This record gives sequence, C-alpha cells and structure tokens, in this order.
Amino acid sequence: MTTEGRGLHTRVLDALGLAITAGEYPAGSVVRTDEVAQRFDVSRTVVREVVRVLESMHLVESRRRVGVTVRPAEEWNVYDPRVIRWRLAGADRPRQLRSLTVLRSAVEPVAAGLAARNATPEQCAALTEQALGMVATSRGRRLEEYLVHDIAFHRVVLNASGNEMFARLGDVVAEILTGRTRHQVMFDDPDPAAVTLHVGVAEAVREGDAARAEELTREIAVGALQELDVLAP
Amino acid sequence: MTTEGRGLHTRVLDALGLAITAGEYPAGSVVRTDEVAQRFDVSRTVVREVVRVLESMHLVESRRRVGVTVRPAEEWNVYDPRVIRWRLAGADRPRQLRSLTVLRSAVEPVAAGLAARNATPEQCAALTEQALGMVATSRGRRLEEYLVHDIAFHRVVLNASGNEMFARLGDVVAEILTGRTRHQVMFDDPDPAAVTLHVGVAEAVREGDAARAEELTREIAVGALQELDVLAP
DNA sequence: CGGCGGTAAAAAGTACGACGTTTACATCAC
DNA sequence: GTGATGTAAACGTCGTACTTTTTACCGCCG
Repeated sequence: MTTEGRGLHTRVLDALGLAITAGEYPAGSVVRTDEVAQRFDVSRTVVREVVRVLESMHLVESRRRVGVTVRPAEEWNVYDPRVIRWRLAGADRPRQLRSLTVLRSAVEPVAAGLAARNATPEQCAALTEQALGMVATSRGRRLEEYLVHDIAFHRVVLNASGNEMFARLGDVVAEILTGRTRHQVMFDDPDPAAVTLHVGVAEAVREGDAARAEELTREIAVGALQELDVLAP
Repeated sequence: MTTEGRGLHTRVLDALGLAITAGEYPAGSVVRTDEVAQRFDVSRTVVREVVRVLESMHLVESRRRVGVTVRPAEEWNVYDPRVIRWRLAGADRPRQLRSLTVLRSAVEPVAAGLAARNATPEQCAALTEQALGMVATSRGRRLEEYLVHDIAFHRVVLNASGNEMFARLGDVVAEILTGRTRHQVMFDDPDPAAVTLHVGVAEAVREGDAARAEELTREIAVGALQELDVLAP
C-alpha cells in the first residue's frame, strides 16, 4: 500500500492521489490538512505541497474555512501521467483502458501518416529494428520481450510524427500496452496479424507512404479495440 | 506583467510558468528558491509550493545541492491547460497553435463519429442550436458572438462522444478557437463553407450517421489546418 | 416568529526560523 | 593521477505563530 517513494512528499501524494482516483473520497467530500498531516505523520508543510499538486491536477479544490474538497471526476486532468497511472491501478481500470485506447485509435493513425513524411533515417531504422524485434519475440511465450519492442515501436512513431502533442502520448501508450500484457490474461502469443501490420507500418514509413502507414496503423488500432471488446463489458 | 492572481501562490506560479515556457530560462538553467522568494518578495514556503506544482508539470526538476533546474521543452506536460495557456501567450504561439490544431484534426473526427452514436437528445438539440447560432452570426462582423457558438459546438461534440479523454479536450479547442479569432487578423467573416459543414455535422449526429459526421468534421479540421498554413510559416 | 446583522471560530494562507539530508566540489593523501 | 574524505550549498522537513477569509451561530429588531 505504501508506495515507498523517495521523499515524504511523493509518498503522501501517491497515497492521496490513489485514494481519490479510486473513489475512496466521493466528489464533494472534504479532508482537512491537519487531519491528513496527522494520518501520515508528516508536517502540515508537506501536506500543503501535496494539496497544491493535487489542486493543479484538478483533483481537489482548497477553500478557506471549508477544507480540501474533492472535485467530480469529470474535471480531473486525465492527461496527467500520474492521474493515468493512479486510475489504471484502481477499480475502473477497464473503463479507463477503453478511453485511452479510443484516444490511441484516433491519434496514432494520424501520427503514423505524419511520421511517413517526417521521419529521419535514424527513426526509420529504429522503427524497422523494433518491428523485427516484435517478429522475433512473437512466438514462444516471450510476451515481456515483445512488450518492450511494441512500446518502443509506438514511441518512435509518435516521436517521428514531429508533433509534440503526439510525442507526449508515448507514455500513455506505454501504460496501455503494459497494462494489457500484465493484467489481461494472455494465454497465447500475440496476434500474428498485428505483428504483420507493425512490419507493414515500418515499411510504409520508410518508403514515405503516408496513406498506407495511416491505414495500417488504423487497422492496428481497430484490432486493439476489438481485443478490448472481448475482455471488457 | 503581474498576473494579479487571487493569492500569492497563483501570482508567483503564473509569473514563473510564463517565464519558463517563454524560454527566458533555457533548459538546464537553475534558479534557487531563496532567490525567487526574494525576487517576488514572498516567503520560501510559497515558492516551494510553486516549485512543486511546476515540478508536477515536468517544467522543472528540483534537486538538492543544485537547485531548481529547468527541464527541456520535450518533457513538459503539454496537455496541462495552464501550460497550454502559457505557451499560447508566449513567443512560439504559431508553432503551438499548429501542434494543437493537428491534434484536433486527429481527435475531433473520431469524436464526432462517436457522438453520432452516443449523443443524447439534449446534446443533439444543443448541437443544432449552436450550429444555427453560428449561421446567424456568420455575417456582419460578429466574430465574437460567432466564436461563442463555435466553442460551444465543439465542446458539445467532444462531450457527446462519451469518451472522457475527448471531453477533456474541450478547453484546448476553446483556447485554439479563441486564439485564432483574437490574434490572427480576421478581416472578414468566417468561411461560409465551414459554417455549412458545422450544420452538416449537427444533422449527421442527430440522424446517427457516424460516417458522415466523421467525414464532415474531418473537412472542418482540414480547413482549419489550411487556414493556419496561410498565416504561419 | 422571522429576517437581518454582527461577531466568533474554523480552516487554509503566509511567514519565519531551525535543523536534517543529500550531494557537488574541492582538497588531501597515497 | 586517482581515490577517499570533508565541507558547504541547496533543498527537505518541521513547528509555530500570525493573518485572512469564510461560514455559522446568536442575538437583536421588526
């Protein structure tokens, strides 16, 4: 339960953030800084800094005379990597995973198309390397190794798009892929069709074929969504 | 220069955030908390809270014995609304506007398609209402009124998609549209073609025609990108 | 009996000073 | 020249005192 962070600040922040995103404090409920300080056995200073960060994530709102009130989930900064991690660790993991995958399905095809236009030779090489790595580890219960290549592949695509907003989604994609591998029981090896599609994307980007890169990535995304349909209500 | 915020915290945070995103402190440069406290005539307590928030945005990194170091721009949490606002107020506004518009062009069509499937009758009504409002204010130098309807329209679409990640981009779109109206010299009325497209999207969503809603929104996005091409290098 | 205003308390906001902890850097010994 | 060691600089944490804002309560007046 204790996240065992580097400092007191991190420890309290993680604990509180996790509790809030998990719904332990319903929207509108209040906590007092002194109370939190006592509960975690830290000074009010530490708690105040934590509250300020939580406030910057729009998870809570601090008002005088009333305390720190939890904001409704719709107002949370769901793009904050820490909020994403907390929510993926919580109860409504499937719902969160679906939201993120839909986002992926919108963004990644466009990013791949841009990558086909903008990728540097180094990025093309990296892409091919990761695709080959995926092929090599796609059989024989080597899911963990496969995952590393998969994450690296998508990260390169997003970076190669040349768009900073896309590039910053690399962490999100990494979280999604990691979550899928770790938490959803995957008895067999990854879908061979997906592996082939990745190789195709690498090819298309290398050849500068934006339309094909976009289309193939769209198929990957559709596959990911369908895969999610099988395992989530 | 002074942002005249509600509290000392907000004032210092805005000033520092603005300065950092504006590039006044190059990546790697360090500032000391005491120094900042002195410069803004506030206590170290306030500065520490500000630094913690800045740290949570990945704008800076605080390390012992060295100080608060500014992180390279690639690591910033560019999805944080405050970072977006700071950057839009800064020097590389055009570049930022382009990045965001590309993101829009990827997300909004998919969101519109989902909206066509998921929109409630109330949302459909709101959509039609805003579209009509756009038509009504599309002539006669009523850009400010038009903007209000434009923002509301896109916000409804993103909310109606039923995806929280999309919904949270409403603020981003609002910033973009506002920036476009306010900062780019728009001598004449908005493009009539765009107005027609918005009406079409409202219709498509109402009729549950996901493919058409997506396609029309894609055309809106393409138009926005082209418009940006005319005004940015 | 009900509305209005003033006062008091509660909680966060701010400030300050002290000490702990880490770590870059310089110095010294080998 | 290289490694160990010491030192000081900066953040990290703490406790306390004071300020400010906001709410709630109580008493007064109509």
